[in-house]
Amino acid sequence: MSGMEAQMLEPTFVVTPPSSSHADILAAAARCFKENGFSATSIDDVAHSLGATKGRIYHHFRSKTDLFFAVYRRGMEINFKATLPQSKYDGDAVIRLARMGLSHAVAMMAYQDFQRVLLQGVTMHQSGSTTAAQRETLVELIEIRNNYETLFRTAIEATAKEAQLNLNDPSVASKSFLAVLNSSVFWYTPRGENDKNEQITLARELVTFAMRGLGTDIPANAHDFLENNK
Amino acid sequence: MSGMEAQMLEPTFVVTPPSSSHADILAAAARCFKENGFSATSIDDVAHSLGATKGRIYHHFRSKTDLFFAVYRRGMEINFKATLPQSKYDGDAVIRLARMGLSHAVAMMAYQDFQRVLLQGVTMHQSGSTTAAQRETLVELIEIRNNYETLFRTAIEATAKEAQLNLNDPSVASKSFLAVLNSSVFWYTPRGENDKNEQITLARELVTFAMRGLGTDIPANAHDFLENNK
DNA sequence: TTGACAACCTACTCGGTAGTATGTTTTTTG
DNA sequence: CAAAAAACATACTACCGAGTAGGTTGTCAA
Repeated sequence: MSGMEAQMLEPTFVVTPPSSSHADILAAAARCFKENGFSATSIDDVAHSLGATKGRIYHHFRSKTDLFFAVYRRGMEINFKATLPQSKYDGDAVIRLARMGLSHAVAMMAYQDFQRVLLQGVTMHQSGSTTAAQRETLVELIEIRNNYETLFRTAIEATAKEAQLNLNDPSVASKSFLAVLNSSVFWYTPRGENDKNEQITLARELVTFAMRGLGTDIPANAHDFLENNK
Repeated sequence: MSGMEAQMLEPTFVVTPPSSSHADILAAAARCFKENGFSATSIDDVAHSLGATKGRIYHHFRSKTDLFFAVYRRGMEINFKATLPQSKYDGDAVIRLARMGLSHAVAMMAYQDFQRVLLQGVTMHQSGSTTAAQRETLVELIEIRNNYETLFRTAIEATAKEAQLNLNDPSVASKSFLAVLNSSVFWYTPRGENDKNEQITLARELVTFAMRGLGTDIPANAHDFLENNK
């Protein structure tokens, strides 16, 4: 809470799981939250999906809410790790944006469990959050998410300036852009066979749609950086 | 359950609230479900938001799940009522699609509570649904939703044919198209002042984005039919 | 007027769940 | 190797919330 706001865009906030068990719990929780939602999943559910009991979870997390927040944090961490490097590409703004979109879209499908939690978190806002500390973490998480969206918004505005697009409302444009890329969480489910390629193909289609929505086109060489991932 | 599949696109399934109290409960439930989600909302919450008690609700609905389903049904009813007429416009496919999009987008903002429930319903799928009858209603509701999406998909494919667009994957295109129009539920909140106009403006921007995503443009006269609503 | 029924309310039961307190086992540290 | 601490498991408690049973009030028809 010192001067971390300035570096918020850098992966300073990263809370990479200390132990492996910690990470396992996060993954299991994400799976459960994804399938049944936050309040419909019991701690016992998460524990059982690990072949363990409550004790193990409460040894690592204070409360169910804190567990949720940790999953949320991890989700944002994944997204930043995927997108931040692309956001630093200092060539054409169009290419930069396309790369960011592709990375985000792929991460969206590759880490569905966590991404679903992110969407839930947006909705879950001012409902419960009993503790004062929890409210505090909540606004922090929201801020992180805002920073992430700002990443896209600035890239979009740069693209608009570069390509002479006139966006009536840049905010709405950003929201729409991300809505397209995020949409896969609602209908895509990995089939386990040729996942990576399938995801890249879909990501390309989504980004194409989103870029066209802005009024421009996805550059031909924008997805080069993805190939060597395979 | 006889031959209603053939007429599914017609508002045959409409279950307009018998009593006014019934409708009030639906509205209140939609509000609660929107704010806290399904399983985080108690029947007492809904009752209390009506200044009543559980008894009133259980007199009209068998269970909490049935109440949710009723809200879902009402939501779909709203959407069909808004979009179906536009889907019958027999001029250019582009105009038809644009009109459908505008109607849908406006309905999305004007009936936020119910629309949020629709999105939850998509996710809520095969989780609980204890009763066999409930599972049955669930597949029926999913079918209704599929029919609604098909409405858009056929309109999109007609537009693509008419305007010589080549959509790699019409399915993905449809999903993206609707994702943009639906996105407002995540960030838009009516301010109560000049709502109707604001919503129309936003809807126009969203449809513009979505149509461009497909590779075409929103016709200038597409939104004529909206003006006389004011 | 009286019955009958709809539209509620009140007061309960009871299963499920978050959280805790207290063991038990394994690992680490000195 | 002993002791301490970490990493769990077990066995509780306390509460909340879905569903129910039975009572109460109004309305309407005969």
